[in-house]
Amino acid sequence: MPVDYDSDLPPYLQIAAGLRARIESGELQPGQRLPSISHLSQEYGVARVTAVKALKVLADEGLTVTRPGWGTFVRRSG
Amino acid sequence: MPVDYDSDLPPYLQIAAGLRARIESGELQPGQRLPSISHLSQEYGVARVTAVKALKVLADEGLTVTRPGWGTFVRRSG
DNA sequence: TTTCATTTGTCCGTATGTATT
DNA sequence: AAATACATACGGACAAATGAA
Repeated sequence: MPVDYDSDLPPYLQIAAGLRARIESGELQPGQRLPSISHLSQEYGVARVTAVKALKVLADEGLTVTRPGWGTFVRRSG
Repeated sequence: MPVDYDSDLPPYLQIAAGLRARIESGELQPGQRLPSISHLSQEYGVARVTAVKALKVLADEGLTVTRPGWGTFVRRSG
């Protein structure tokens, strides 16, 4: 599902919201890896840095944990 | 010769330009192997991915042919 | 056959500078 | 001035291909 450029939400917040919903719904389980930055940027048709920002939002919220060289994971016991 | 960070050209294009000049001058002959990615990154003092990009520029131009596990070579009959 | 070093190719998170709005 | 997006670059890590021992 591509981003909606008519929306008030900037793309990186739309992507973050979509991922947050998948985590809170249980589709993405604790410990499970989120889609990679490259995957997200291709899937949503946005630049790499935009996907990076989206993941950073979730990390700042404490929903995810990122490990350099490994990926971004749904936080356990969060 | 390290890259010039004051130049308008980004490092990966500087490296590509240097290699292109060596090919067109005949210093690097058709069929001859170019310096490896690791060699270039050390010689120019840049990251690996930067050397990869430089070599990709030449390959996209049709000047070189890359073969995984073997190296990058000046294209014959190019 | 297995092991090892080398090489290309790719990916991760991160940072900086710049252009656009 | 500020927010957003993109290009470029960094170090580190891993996979796959190749050839030699």
